[in-house]
Amino acid sequence: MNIFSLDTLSIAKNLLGYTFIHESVEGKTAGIIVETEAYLQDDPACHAYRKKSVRNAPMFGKAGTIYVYQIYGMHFCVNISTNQEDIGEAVLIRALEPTEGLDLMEERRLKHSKLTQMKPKDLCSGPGKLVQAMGINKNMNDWHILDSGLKIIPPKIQIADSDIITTVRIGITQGADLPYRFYIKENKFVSKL
DNA sequence: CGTAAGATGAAG
DNA sequence: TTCATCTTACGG
Repeated sequence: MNIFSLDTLSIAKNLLGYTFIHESVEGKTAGIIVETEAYLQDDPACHAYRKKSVRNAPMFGKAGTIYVYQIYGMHFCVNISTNQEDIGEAVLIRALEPTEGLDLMEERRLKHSKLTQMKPKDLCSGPGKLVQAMGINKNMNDWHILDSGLKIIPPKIQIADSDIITTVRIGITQGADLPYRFYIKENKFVSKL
């Protein structure tokens, strides 16, 4: 059964453990999704809370549509749209545990900052970081994941419910008390505890 | 139009 | 804790 047939909160939770892959011309990078957040239609923190606009349109696309937006004038975040068309919901990918192409990830990350070295932990431990490391850009906005060079592969063994921590989301002021953030227990690659 | 806030990251 | 940096949403 397809993960995208579930409701948004279930998708956000079930996406933990999936491998996120980007095959680009520069090479392949991949990592395990260890942290996600859900953004729902009736949720004041959701970009699609009020109405459909040019910016949030991909959130209203069919499940699997990529939504890339710029934040704080300098960083980008990736989401995967969920639910049926015309429902503005999505899951934000917040952190990956890098598994493949670590050298390429580091090269990309260093190019975006003034640092000269980077630990594996700093490669993808945040929404803006993983976008850099994975070579994701605004061009991919509104593409469908099947046509984007991006892939998600289910884990061999589903992450146990007892290994999933649920908390409030990071960096928002509206809907700050909603428990829509999920991460893998004791995983050191999550952005924050 | 003018402007404030924003799903962040790095440095102090 | 502060700053860098800029698009978008929203009020006037």
